[in-house]
Amino acid sequence: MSSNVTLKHIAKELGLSAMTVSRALNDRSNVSEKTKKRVIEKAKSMGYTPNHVAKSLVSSKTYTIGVVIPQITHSFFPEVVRGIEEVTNASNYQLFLTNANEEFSREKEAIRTLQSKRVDGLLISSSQDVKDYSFYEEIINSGTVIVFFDRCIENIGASCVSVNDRASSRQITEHLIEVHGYTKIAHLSGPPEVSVGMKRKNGYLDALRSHDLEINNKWITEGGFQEESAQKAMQKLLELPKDEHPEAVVAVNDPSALGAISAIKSAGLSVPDDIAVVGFTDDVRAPLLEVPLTTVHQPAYEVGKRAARRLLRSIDNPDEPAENIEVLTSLKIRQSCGCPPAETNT
Amino acid sequence: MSSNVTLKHIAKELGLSAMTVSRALNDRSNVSEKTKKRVIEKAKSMGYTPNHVAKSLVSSKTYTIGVVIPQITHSFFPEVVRGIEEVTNASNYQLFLTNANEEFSREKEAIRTLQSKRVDGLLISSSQDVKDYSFYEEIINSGTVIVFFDRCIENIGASCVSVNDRASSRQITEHLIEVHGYTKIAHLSGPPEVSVGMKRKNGYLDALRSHDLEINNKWITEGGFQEESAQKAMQKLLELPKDEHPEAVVAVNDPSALGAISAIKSAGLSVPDDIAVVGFTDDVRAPLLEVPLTTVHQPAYEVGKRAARRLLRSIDNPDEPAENIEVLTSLKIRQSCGCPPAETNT
DNA sequence: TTGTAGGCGTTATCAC
DNA sequence: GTGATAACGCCTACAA
Repeated sequence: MSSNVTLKHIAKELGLSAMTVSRALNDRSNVSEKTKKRVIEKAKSMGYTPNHVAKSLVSSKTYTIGVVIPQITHSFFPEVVRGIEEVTNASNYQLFLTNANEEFSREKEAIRTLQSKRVDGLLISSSQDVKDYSFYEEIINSGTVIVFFDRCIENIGASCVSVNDRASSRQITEHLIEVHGYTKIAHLSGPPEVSVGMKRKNGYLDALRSHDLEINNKWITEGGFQEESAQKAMQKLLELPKDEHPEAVVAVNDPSALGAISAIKSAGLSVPDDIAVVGFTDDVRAPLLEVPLTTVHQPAYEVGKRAARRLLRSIDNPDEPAENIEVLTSLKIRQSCGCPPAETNT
Repeated sequence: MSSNVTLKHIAKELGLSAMTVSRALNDRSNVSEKTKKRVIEKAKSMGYTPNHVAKSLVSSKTYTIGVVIPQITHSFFPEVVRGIEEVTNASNYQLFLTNANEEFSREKEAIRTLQSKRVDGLLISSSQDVKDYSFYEEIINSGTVIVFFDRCIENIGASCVSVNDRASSRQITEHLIEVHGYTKIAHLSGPPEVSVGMKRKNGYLDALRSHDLEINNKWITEGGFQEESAQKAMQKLLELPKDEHPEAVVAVNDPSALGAISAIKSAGLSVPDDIAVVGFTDDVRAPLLEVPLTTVHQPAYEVGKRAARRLLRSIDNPDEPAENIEVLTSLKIRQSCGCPPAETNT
């Protein structure tokens, strides 16, 4: 603990009451300019630092927000956090950051602790293995404001900031169908319990259906959100007889696409000639791959800013109804889908 | 704010005193098992959440650590934060994360706020434009424990966890000299006020001196820690007459090396044939570049864990003297230095 | 085993 | 313009 100097100490030194010192330091009108100056100087010379803990206890307001992300190493999330910070910093909030590491148990524990620390609100992107939506409902019912981002839990009264996942997934799948004429398209999905997992899968299915393509369950397999798990899932896919191999793979996100690519390479096949691959995120690594990755660009910074703004509004106005905010994506056509290199690809 | 249920409320419901309820919930020995059970059940049914704010006010302990990083987008830092969290999480601390965005003013403000929030300690990697070391001294003198990591302020009584910057920088520079025979080697430095800026520059100079190479001030230029600023600095270097161009560039970190590479490309030159480039960090992008980047691998996760462990120890034992902890690096030889591609380069 | 008093540092409220 | 009092929710210390 730091600075033990309190209002009382300053008051005693100056022969004033703690209350007057408080008023002076908070620049209230009902203090004489003279004492105000005296107090401020004394406070400085004594090395006074206001105690927000005590202030929070009185005001029931901590100027603190809990941020829970599933994977700090996935480049999408640091970028979101940067956006969040940009907004919250301007309003004098501090951020508690927790990396749940894709474990729901860890996420739950963190959220409980954050509640005990009396955060003014929570920004959450749920972990891969969420099961228990009721947990979030309890938190919301207890009066804590939540805004979800990216991986949302919907219809439980919390706002959600995400991209148009389903439409984007459909769009990139249609690119594979319409531009390249692929008909045998596989999907490495995320867990269906997670919003983006379900939505992106539905977008993929939308595209297939609208083009009357066969939906082959052998080609739809859960690979999770991480490179390693996706690599294993892709390996399994490649154990199918050669004539049942897909021509293209739609991965649920870029780490998953990277996993798929390395499985394809390990099998002695090549991207995109043997199997094309597309992702979702636009990871920093996507444009740098040997075969640059075609993917959906998610404006992570913008998602962070929107989520933070929405949360601050909810905090100031808890009765406003929840809303779903969609930020739009853009397609990044590179070479992993089979497109030729263009001049202006970044 | 959430849960308004307090010990008093539970006490009233049960016809007990708040104190007994407190004891029961904290599992103290001097409460009968019966009332303990009654209390715990009641607390659950009433949705009680302990108020850490009040607890902290009493105990002068917040179980909270402030983490200040200069750039959340530089992949090194999220990885460090992951390491920090791994350690602090196990000891039930929460992390306040602040991204100073390389601005010292922002860093100072954040640190003051964190002090007001009464963090138990601070983990700091200083911003690019630090000037005012006395600021940190004041913080330390006020009794707040600081452990610096990566970018340290030394000799002011705070511990520091970093890599062996000087030796590593010398080593990679010597690789350029000894293996490739380069004699005209430039350095894109960081600001000399920042520890790693100075140390890496000294390592570069050490290498030149020990091989009796000319130290040419035209080839030593400050490019900052970020890609854009380094790119500009490199552009300026390339405005030298062609016969005064360096054969190789030692960049202060990987973002700087990336900036240098794009300046070299823009000038119609190639890496490494016209100018070789080496970095420092081992950014996620380093192995993926068109010409994979030779660089110094920093074990970021390990740096984070060590820094966190050191801080927790300092918190529990404030009188222990500060220490400098060095984590060792390893050279990642790839192709940007002119080495041929090997089989096992990742 | 349980309860009471007092205080952590701050602020709202009412009084002078 | 300034001060006294009580309260925020909890815990230590002492008493019963």
